[in-house]
Amino acid sequence: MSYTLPTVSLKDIATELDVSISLVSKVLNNRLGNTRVSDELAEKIKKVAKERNYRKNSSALSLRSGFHNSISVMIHRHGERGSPLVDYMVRGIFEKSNEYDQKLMLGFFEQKSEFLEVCESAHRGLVDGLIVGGVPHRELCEVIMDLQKDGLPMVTIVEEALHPDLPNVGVNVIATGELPTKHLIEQGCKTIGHVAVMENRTAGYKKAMKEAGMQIEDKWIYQCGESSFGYQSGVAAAKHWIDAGQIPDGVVAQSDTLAAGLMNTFTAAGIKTPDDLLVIGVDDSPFCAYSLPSLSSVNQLNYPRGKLAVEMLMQIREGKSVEQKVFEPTLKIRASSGGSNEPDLSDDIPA
Amino acid sequence: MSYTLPTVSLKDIATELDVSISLVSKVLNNRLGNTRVSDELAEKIKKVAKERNYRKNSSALSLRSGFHNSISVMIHRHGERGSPLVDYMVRGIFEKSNEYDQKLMLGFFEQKSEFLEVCESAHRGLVDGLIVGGVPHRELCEVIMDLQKDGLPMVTIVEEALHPDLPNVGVNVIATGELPTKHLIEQGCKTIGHVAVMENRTAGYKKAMKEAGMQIEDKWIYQCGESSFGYQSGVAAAKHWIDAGQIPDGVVAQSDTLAAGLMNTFTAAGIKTPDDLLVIGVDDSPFCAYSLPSLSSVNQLNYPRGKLAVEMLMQIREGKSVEQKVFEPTLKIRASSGGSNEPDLSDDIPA
DNA sequence: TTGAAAGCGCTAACAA
DNA sequence: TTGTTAGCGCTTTCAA
Repeated sequence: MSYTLPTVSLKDIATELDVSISLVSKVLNNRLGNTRVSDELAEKIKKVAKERNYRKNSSALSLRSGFHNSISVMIHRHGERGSPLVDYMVRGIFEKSNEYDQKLMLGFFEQKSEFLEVCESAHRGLVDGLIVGGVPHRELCEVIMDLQKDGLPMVTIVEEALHPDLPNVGVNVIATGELPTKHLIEQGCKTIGHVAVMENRTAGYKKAMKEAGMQIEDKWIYQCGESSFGYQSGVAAAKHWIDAGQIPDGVVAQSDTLAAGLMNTFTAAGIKTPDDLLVIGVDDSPFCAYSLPSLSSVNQLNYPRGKLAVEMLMQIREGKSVEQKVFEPTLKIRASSGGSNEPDLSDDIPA
Repeated sequence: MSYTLPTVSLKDIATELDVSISLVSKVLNNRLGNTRVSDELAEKIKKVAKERNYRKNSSALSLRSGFHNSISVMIHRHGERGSPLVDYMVRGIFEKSNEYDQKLMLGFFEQKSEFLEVCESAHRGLVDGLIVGGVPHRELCEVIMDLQKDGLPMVTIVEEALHPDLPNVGVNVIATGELPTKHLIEQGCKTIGHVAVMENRTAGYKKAMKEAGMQIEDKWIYQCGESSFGYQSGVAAAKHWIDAGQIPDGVVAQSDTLAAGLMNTFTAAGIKTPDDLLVIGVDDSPFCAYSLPSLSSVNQLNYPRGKLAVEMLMQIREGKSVEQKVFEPTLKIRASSGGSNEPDLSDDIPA
C-alpha cells in the first residue's frame, strides 16, 4: 500500500478551469494589485480550490521567500524529572509558533558540546531563527553571539540576559528570592532558612530579610553547589539543619525539587510542614500540586515567556529591533506555606 | 539592523570555481553515477563547500522531493499537570525525528473539535505524516482513518489500537493492571483495592487476583468516571473506603495522580503508606520520585514508544508496510510498595 | 570528464 | 480582464 499524498497544486486548479496559474495564485491570495478579475471567475476559482481542498505547498513558499518558516529550539536542562521547562516553556513556544505557522526543531542538551554539535549542523539552511531556553549557562554566551553575528535571529529565555545585545526573555531574579521570603515573613516566620544556589536569588532573600528588619545569619543559609537544584541537595540541607539541632520555622528553597527533598526529609524526621515550618520552592513545577502538603512555589512564567520569545523572534526576522524583557515572578501559595491543601488544578498552565 | 542569513548555495560554489552547478551537486552528494570527475576538481569543490560552510537548503530539497520533511504531532491529554506524555513521549518523538532530519509541528488537544480544526488546516501541504498520541479516544477513530485514506501516513500511540488497520504503538493493557497487582500480592497484601477507570486494566487486576486464588470483591473496586484519572478521584476513592470503615492493605490505582490523591488522603487520615497499606500507580510520572513516600508505578514506555512511532512513520512514508506493535509495561518499584525511599533519579528517561 | 536543461510549486513583474 | 515569464536551490537525465 503506497501512501503518496495526492496534493492539489495551483496548476491543477488552473488546468481544470483553463486559466493561468498566476491568476489562480492572485485570486486565492487576494493579492490582485492592479489586476482586475471578474467576480464570476474569482468565485469559480475559490470554489474549485475549496472543493479540491487546496493547500499551499509550504516548501515551495519557503523556497521562494527565502525563509524556512521553521525555528530551532534548544533547551538547556539539568536532567531533573518533572521540570516545568518542557511542560510549560516548550508548550508556550509551540503554541505561539503554530500561530505563526512556524515548524520547530527541538533539541535538549546538558553539555556545551552537545549544544555546539547541533549548532554546527542544524541551523544554516534549515531554520531561520533560534531560541535557546532553560538554565542560564554563561559558557554558551560566546557561541550564541557568534551565531547572532552570523545573522541568525536569536532569542534566549534565561533568567538574566547573558549579554546586553542578546534579546532575552528574563525574569526578575531578585524578586524570585525576595517574593517568597516576604511571604514567609508575612506568615509570621521568625527564623527563615534559605537553600541557595544562585547568587542573585539569594540576594533577593537577603533584601527581604533586611527590609523586614530581620537578622541575616549564615547558619540559616545552606549553600548548594553550582547548579545543584536537585532533590538530593534538598535532602542534604534538611539533614544539615537537623544535625545542627537548629530547625528554621520557614525555608525558601531555590527550586521545587530542593523544597521537596527538604520537606520530605523533615517530615520523615517528624518535623511537619506546615505545622512546624513553612516551605516554599521555585518553579511551580507540576508536581507541587501533588505533594503532601501541596507545595507553595514561585512561578517564573515559563509559559508566557515561551510565547513571547517566539513573537520576538518573528520581529527580528522582519528586521525590527526588539528589547529585552523582564517578567515579574508570581507566587503560587499552597498548603506548605499556609494555603489550602486542595490542589488547585484549575490552572493547568500558569499565566 | 537586518538579519538576512547569508546562505551559500551550490551556485555560489559553482561560480567561484567556474564549474557547473550540477557538477557541484554531484560531487557533494557523492552521486556521480556514470559521471567521472577528476579527483583534483572534486577535492577543490569539497574544500570550498567546507570553507564557506555550505548547507543544503531544506526547502529546495523538500520542494524537489515532494516531501516536506516534517511531521505533525497531535497529543491528546486531559490537562493533568505533570503528565509524562509531554516529558517522555514527546521527547522520544523529537529525538528520533531529529535523527531523520524531520521537523515537527506539535499540537495539544483535549476536545475532538480542536483536533478537527488542526486537521482541517494543518496537514495537507505542510507535513508528510501525522502522529497522534496520548489518551485513546474512540471518537477520533473515524477522522483519523479518513486522513489515512486520504493518503496521509499516520501512526497512533495509544494503549490499544483504535482499529486493526491503524498502525499503532501500543501497550499490553491487561498487563498494565496485572503487573502491579501481582507485585502487591507478592508483597503479601491480602485485600487489594483497585481504583478503576479503564476496563481492560481492571481486567488485568482481576486476572492477577484470580490466578493467585484471591477473592474479587466489589467493595474493593472503586470505579471512577470515564477518563477520570485525576487527583480528586483518588481523594474520593480514599474517602470512600475510609467512610466504609474498610481499608485495603494494598491499592492498585490506574494512574499516578489517582494514587497520589489516594495516598495523600489516607496519610492525612493517619493511614500510612507503606506501613498500613501499599500503593502503586500507573504512568511513572516524574513526580513519583518526589512524593513521600516515593510512589511505585507502572511504566508504559512512553519514551521508546514515541521513538518507534517516528520510525514507523518513516517506513510508511517510504511505502513499506508496518505492523502494529505492543510494548510490555514494566514496574518501577519505589517506597510506596516496599522499595527504597531514595528517589532513584538515575533514569531521567525510563527505558 | 564536464555541462545544459527541465522541473518541483509558487509569486511578482511585466505583457497583452 | 487575463497570461507569460523568470527564478527561488536543488537533482537528474541526457548531451557533449
